Amino acid sequence: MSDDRPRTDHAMPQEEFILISVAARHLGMHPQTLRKYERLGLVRPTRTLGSMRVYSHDELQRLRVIKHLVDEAGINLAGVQRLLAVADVLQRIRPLATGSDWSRASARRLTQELDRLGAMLGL
Amino acid sequence: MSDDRPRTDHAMPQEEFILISVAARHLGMHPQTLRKYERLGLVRPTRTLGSMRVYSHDELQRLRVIKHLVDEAGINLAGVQRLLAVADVLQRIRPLATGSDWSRASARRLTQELDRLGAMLGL
DNA sequence: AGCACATTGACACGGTTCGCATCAAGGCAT
DNA sequence: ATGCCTTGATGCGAACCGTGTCAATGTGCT
Repeated sequence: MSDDRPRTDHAMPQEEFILISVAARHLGMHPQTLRKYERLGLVRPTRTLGSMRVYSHDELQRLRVIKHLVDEAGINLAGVQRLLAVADVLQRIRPLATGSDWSRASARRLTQELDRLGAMLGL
Repeated sequence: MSDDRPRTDHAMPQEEFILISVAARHLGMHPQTLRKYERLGLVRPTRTLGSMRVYSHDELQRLRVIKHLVDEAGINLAGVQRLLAVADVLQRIRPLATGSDWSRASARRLTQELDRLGAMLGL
């Protein structure tokens, strides 16, 4: 549980404080769009002491996924929200299938989460 | 006030010819909406010889799911399309988890389909 | 401190999507 | 043939989304 980040001696270009303007420019989006996405709960950037939004790299990747779903696939924000919820559950149950522990408990857990996924789709 | 219901008293007829007006009234939708849904590939009713749409009970259930996703959740038709595709894959891989054959082949198949699901979500 | 610039939230304006209504042309059963 | 229904196409009003603009506040530099 030590530092999971790479050894940033000093030359790493990892800007830890990504403000909304640089994030928007880097993603090709409007800052207002990012604000609305947070307002809808699609992303959750941290806040500095002065209530300014700070985006992490994981959230940038999440925003890239959102942009793809909206621009390329033409999916609604409500649909993106539901799809991301499905993706979260999927990410959680993936190690249950790839894991080497083939106990009945994990299998039962897997079935349970799969049914939970079905509930998200109106089944 | 004429009885427009089929006269099959003694058994539940699985092969009813549900035309578009009956289906729309039973679902609380407009016939034009059902036509547009077929045009977008969301449902695929069979056709009679005169090119009239015939809906099965499975398609009625599918339309119920679509109506719920659109009306209650406010999801786009493109989002509904993607969610239904995810649901189809989910229905297919569910017996792989509940089945009692705990071979490595089925486990590998399960992981494969899970990754395929992830690709549908832009991961 | 002051000054310049970025960020905040709120509002409004085009463009698009959706369901619904309407229409003429043709199918089906009485 | 006479009604009723289905078909495809078109258009309209409402809602959604991205974007621009605005005043107020935060932030960094001199």
